[in-house]
Amino acid sequence: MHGRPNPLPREFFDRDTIEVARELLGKHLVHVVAGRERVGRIVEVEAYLGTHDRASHSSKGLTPRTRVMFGPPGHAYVYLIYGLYHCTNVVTEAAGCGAAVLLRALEPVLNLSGRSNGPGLLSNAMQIDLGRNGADLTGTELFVRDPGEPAPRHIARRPRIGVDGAGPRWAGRLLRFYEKDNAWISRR
DNA sequence: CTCCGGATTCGT
DNA sequence: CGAATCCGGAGT
Repeated sequence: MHGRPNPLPREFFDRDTIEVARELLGKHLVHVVAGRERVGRIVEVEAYLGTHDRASHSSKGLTPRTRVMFGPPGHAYVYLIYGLYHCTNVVTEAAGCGAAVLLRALEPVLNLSGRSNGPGLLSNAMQIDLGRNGADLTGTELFVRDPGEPAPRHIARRPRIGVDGAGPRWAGRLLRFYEKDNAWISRR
């Protein structure tokens, strides 16, 4: 039932963040919990471009929380939001850039617990919490896998969600990407 | 040390 | 539209 892990290599993440964001759509996120794979097909993401992106945590500089964002690509950046939910990101580009892609929604594939349409719900369904912050995505516990299916045909671009505080210039940028007409998107 | 607000979600 | 719930980051 389990294939071999087969994670995407670090080079996949060591590229332009918008490119990585778009190419993550259709890939499978895999988390092995108690020897059992939880798998979801990535259908919605947001790009956070780096220190110059006012909506990105990294725009505040290197702090204990953003340490992972400023590290090498291909690691998980997980943080607690509103004291209630976790958000799961993948770090992109070279160390020092502070760039990442937020995973916003999954189409259930295997063993997800509950809804996965929204960053907090996604993390719950995949059982990802702060214990996974900094996890190496080229390992065998938490990783991204190419399902070997055709990439999504129609990718929609919209402004990111919940970043109005970054000002109109950054909040207006079309850095949210999702598979058009997919039923598991967090919002229209 | 205190204080404020957040890349969310749910119920009213 | 407000509550839930807690920590990071900034200021004293």
